[in-house]
Formats: sequence, C-alpha cells, structure tokens
Amino acid sequence: MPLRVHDTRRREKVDFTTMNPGVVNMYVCGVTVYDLCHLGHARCYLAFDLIHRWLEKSGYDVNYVQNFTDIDDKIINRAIETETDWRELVEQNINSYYRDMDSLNILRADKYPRCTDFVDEMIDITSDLIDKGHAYAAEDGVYFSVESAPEKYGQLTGQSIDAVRSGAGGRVGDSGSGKRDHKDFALWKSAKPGEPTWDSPWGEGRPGWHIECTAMSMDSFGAQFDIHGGGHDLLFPHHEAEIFQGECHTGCSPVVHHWLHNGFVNIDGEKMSKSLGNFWTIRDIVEKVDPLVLRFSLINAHYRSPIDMNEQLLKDAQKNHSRLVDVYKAALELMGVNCPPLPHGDVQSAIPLVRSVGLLEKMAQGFAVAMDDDFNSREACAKVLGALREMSKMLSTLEGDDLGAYAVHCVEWLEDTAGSVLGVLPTREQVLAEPEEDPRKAQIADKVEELIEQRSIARSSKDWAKADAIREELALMGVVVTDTAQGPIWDLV
RNA sequence: GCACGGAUGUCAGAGCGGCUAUGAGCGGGAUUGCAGAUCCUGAGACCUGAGUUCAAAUCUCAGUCCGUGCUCCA
Repeated sequence: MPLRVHDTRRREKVDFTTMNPGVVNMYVCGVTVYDLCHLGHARCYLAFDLIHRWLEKSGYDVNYVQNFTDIDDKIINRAIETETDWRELVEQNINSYYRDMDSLNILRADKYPRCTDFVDEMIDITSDLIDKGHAYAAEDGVYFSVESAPEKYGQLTGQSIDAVRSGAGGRVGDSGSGKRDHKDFALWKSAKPGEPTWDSPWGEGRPGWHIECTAMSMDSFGAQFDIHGGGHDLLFPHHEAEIFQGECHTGCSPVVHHWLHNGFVNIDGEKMSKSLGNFWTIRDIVEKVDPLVLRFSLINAHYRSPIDMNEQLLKDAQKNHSRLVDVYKAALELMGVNCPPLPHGDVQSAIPLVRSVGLLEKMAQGFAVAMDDDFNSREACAKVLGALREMSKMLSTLEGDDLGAYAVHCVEWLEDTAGSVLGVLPTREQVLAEPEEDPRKAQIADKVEELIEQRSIARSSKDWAKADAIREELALMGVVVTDTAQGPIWDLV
C-alpha cells in the first residue's frame, strides 16, 4: 500500500514520491516569535510531527527543517511595547516555543534556521531577481513583479491572474507604497527610523517576509524539495510568493513537489482570534489538561479539516486517553518473562487467544493503511481504540503464560502505534511510577481512612444507608471512594 | 464578487461505488448492595433535486446552506 498525500497544488491525493530514493526533504514554515504559541501552532506542528514520524516509520530518512521568523513588524512593535530589546524578545519566545512543543511530545526538527542568519542569501536572491527582470527597486524597497511571471500565478489558490487583474481597481495608489502593481510583494523593505537594519545594495533595510523561506529552504535543500508544509492561511500570499521567487530565481519548477497544508482551529465554533477574546495559548491549556490529552484531542481529526476546540472535545479526549493509559498500564504490569511465543493469529479461530492475536494484527494493518492514506490520524486512532477494547477483554480473561505473552504483545503493539507514531503514550516509567502524593491528601488521610473503615464495617453488615451516608460525607470532603476487588480505594476529585 | 473547502446519527468525526468506522451520550444485559470502572449488546445518519449504475453516503450535474482566503496570521 503506497503512501498517498493530498497535494494542495494538484488539489488531489497523489502517490508520494521523493526526488532521492528513501530521503524526504521537508520544510515547514515556522512561527514568528513575537508571542507565546497558541493552539493553532500546536495543531500545525503536531500535524507535521505526525507526518515526520510516519515518514520515518515508513523507512524514509527525513530531513526536517523548520524556521523561526525572528525579524518582522510584529516583533519590532512588540519589542517597543514591552520595552525589550527585540533580540531578547526573540530568544524568550524561541525558548517558549521549544518548551511548549516539547510538552506536546513533538519531536524536534533537524534544523531551526533563523531568517536573520540568511540576510546575505536573501539579498543575493533579490539581486538576481532584479537582474532577471522579475523584481524592481522602488523608493521604499524592492518588489517582486508578479506580472513578470503570470503563468505562475494562482497555483495554490486557483485564482487566475486575469480575474485578479479585472478586480484590482485602483488600490495601488492608495497604499502609499512603491509597488507598481497591487499584486507585487516586497522582497526588501527600506528602513524606517529606529528599526533594526541591514546594509544592502538598496540601502539600509530588512528583508520582506516571503523571501526568507526561499532562502532558507534553498540553503538546506537546493532548488527543489519534496514537502513544503504550513498552515492553510499561508497558502496566499506566502506560499504563492515562494513559488514566484524560488522558481524565477533558479529556473527549476516545481520548487515543491508536495504542498501540504493543515486546517485551522476554531474555539467553540468561532475562529480563534485575539479580537474575539477566544485566544488559547498552549500554556493555558496545558495547565488544565495533560499535554498528551491535548495532543490526543488534536490528532483525533484529520490534519486538513478544521477542528473545533471546546470542552467536550477535551473531555472525550481525556476519557479515551485514560482508557489508553489504563490498558497500557495493565499490560505492563502483566507482562511475563520468558513466556513461550504466542501462536500465529487467525481471526477465524475458535481459540480466543489465536483469534485475538489475529484481530490485533488486522488492526495494526488498518492503522498503517490509515496513516498511508494522507496521514489519517483519526482513522488510526479508531484502530487503536478498537484494539484497546480487545486487549482489555483478553487481559482480564487470559491466565498464566498466555497472559504474560499476550501482555508483552499488547505493550509492543501500543508502543508501535500510539507510542512511536501517534506520540500519545506516556513512557513506561511515567505509567508505572507511583503517582505523586498530593499534599492535601496527607492532611486528611487519617480522617478518610477512619471513615472508610467505618463504611467497610457498615457494608459488611449490609447497612447500605450508613455506608452511603459515609460516602456522601467523604464526597463533601472532595474525596471519591471506589470499591474494587482489592477493597476500597480513594482519591481526591 | 472571485477562489478553495465542507454539509454523515444527539454530539464529535472517519469512510468516498456493493460489506454502514470510532468515541462521547442514550437504552438493555453481565459484574457490583448501590455508585464507579470494565465487558457484552441495542437504537440511531449519510443537505436537496435530478442523472450515471445491476448497485451510490460514496461518481456527475444543478441548487441550498456553512466555513476559510483574496490585508499580518500556523
């Protein structure tokens, strides 16, 4: 089953191919580091983390490059507002980025180039584009002339240049910029007073936004590469601009073989935006829920679909994730040593163990098929959840060596799917570690133990009214009691 | 206006020509004094209209509604 991916430019699922056999060069647009990362960033880098992981699982050697945009209007403005040196602001936010993404179990890219390290390259490309007649210097900077390569227009958005021409109107003059045409975009911006600047053939200034990705992807991969990713919103104009710049500069086309774009995050049905006040940072959420639960909730939709984040979604994810961890934990605790190997699986078998092993194999195949189908993590999650039910049932019915061997199989199965691919499994150590005692628990432990003892006495004499009354009393203290085969256990709500 | 993407049970969300996921919620059952957890099981859906086909949620056409982009944005 070959890997198929949805390519934005071709607008359909295509067989995934690479320029060099076995190697994938992947560039994903990174963040502009002027603030903390929000849920939208999480979704984006999570999507490409899954893609990264699955490509590696499929045997590719992945070179994953993700940039930081470390100079930009927003950074300059924020630095002024907060009276911080812009370099310091950048460092802070890059550190936050790593911390947030690490918490979500997002594997690091191989390289994180920063655009300020590539100003010379951007100047070279810009000069070359001027020489080739694709760009021109104006009063306030250098612009790319979109009309110089009209055949490249609209490859990602499907807009025809004629449609845009006819609808253009007289907006150009109003903007006050030196653009000759409103479709043109800046390659170099002349310095304004007080801004960080670099020297260039066109005077002091700084690079335009779009050119940085061209410079950095070229630096890592050359004129063409396999995957370019980013948020849906970058389609236009950012990625369109990259096609213009890159292809006009190098003469190679297409610059990108597979364009992958992730969908957006809505909050309670509305677009997440600062003006609506429904802006969730990763840090905010991770304070309330386990980061792996957040991760689970976000991969529980296809990466291209919009996702609506809300309490219910997190609650569902919480529940499913607990099931996953519970089964994993049970399997870890039941793992046998030196057990005889499991029989070969056969879904038709009348022997439960044989049948179950067969079912798990089938679900593992289904998992792979799902991931091969444009990284369908939702479907892949469904396979894992299906497997959990099967495992849970078998782990409570098998005995002896069968149980030990089956538990080992479950552990491996889960680590191979939910673990290394989906990245939602905690480590073995985390799962088996005794939970850290909440200091509040210690304070009330004696009182609680005493009440539970009374309740046990009441229960053994079938005084249900009294038993329930004690449970009520405990509930008022914020304590929940659960009766298990090993006796009652308690915890804070 | 132009472009792109959607419309699937109560909700979330896969499938994209024949076999109707998955989860939450709800109904029944097992276990339990009850609750919780777990397992078994049930009900319940493919926006509208037309067409293609032996067969359509799945393909084609038309329509309706929704989202997003066309300005910085993951």
